[in-house]
Amino acid sequence: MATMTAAQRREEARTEYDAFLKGCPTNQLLDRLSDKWVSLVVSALAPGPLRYSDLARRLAGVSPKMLTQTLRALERDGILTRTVTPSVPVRVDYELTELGRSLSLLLLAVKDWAETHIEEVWEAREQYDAGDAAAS
Amino acid sequence: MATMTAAQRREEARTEYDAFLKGCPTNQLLDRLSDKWVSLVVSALAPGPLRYSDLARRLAGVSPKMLTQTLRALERDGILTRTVTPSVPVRVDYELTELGRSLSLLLLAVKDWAETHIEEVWEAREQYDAGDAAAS
DNA sequence: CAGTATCCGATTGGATACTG
DNA sequence: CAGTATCCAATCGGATACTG
Repeated sequence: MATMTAAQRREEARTEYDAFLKGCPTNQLLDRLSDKWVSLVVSALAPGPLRYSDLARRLAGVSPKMLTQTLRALERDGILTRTVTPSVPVRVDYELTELGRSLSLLLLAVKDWAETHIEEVWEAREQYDAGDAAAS
Repeated sequence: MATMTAAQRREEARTEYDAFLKGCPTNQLLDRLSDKWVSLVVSALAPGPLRYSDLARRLAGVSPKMLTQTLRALERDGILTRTVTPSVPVRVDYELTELGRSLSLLLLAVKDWAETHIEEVWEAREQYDAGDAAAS
């Protein structure tokens, strides 16, 4: 049992690691923010509630599949509420919860950082690309 | 030209939208943070510089491919520096730049938010799952 | 030690069509 | 209007093997 391949050792490490990540709040949140549509939905809803079709229009080009998937996940996490008005035709409104509004503030912080530092990133890229070519 | 299918209209919207997103700093940053390994590498390097193999050990289970890919991207963006010491065998150190340390502060803010609110998210999930089952 | 190159399985997400 | 269900193409990322 002392003989374990590198792959086996990595596999084991990865398993433990994943388990650790699953329980890590920061990683869970990053997973959410990572989702392209999540941040857009939250931002879109920040000013106030919207209907399903309004959201579809706001998030240009989103497929119904992804929109529904995203909304369900956010509803489950308590980020937003889904309100059905049983008129004809039905009307469904989505609105940020207190938690959701709190999250939108964090997104604002991300936005601030991005706007403050994006220039540096662009400059760094130019330099990297230029230097890379010159180094050959 | 008045006749355009729904798919075509969505496609056009998506194209413009993508172009918009490409130029949006916030979205660029979220794209970065979205990468599972990026935040981990930045966090790992926050205390101080590390060698390639040290990073590989710290980020349990990462494949050389992903590690290199992540490091290259972060180097290009000016988040970290790559220093080669031409000894035998070669030694390569990775260290956060000023920009990288600034980013690590943002990650800390994310961490704070996550730790503060993750309980609410968990509760919301339990309620959602329970309520969902009861509603059937 | 610090990667690079290739293959390939798994996941993602868009298109499309249909339903209450 | 507000979704659901299915199919499928593309992308991602891990395993593996090889190099300076």
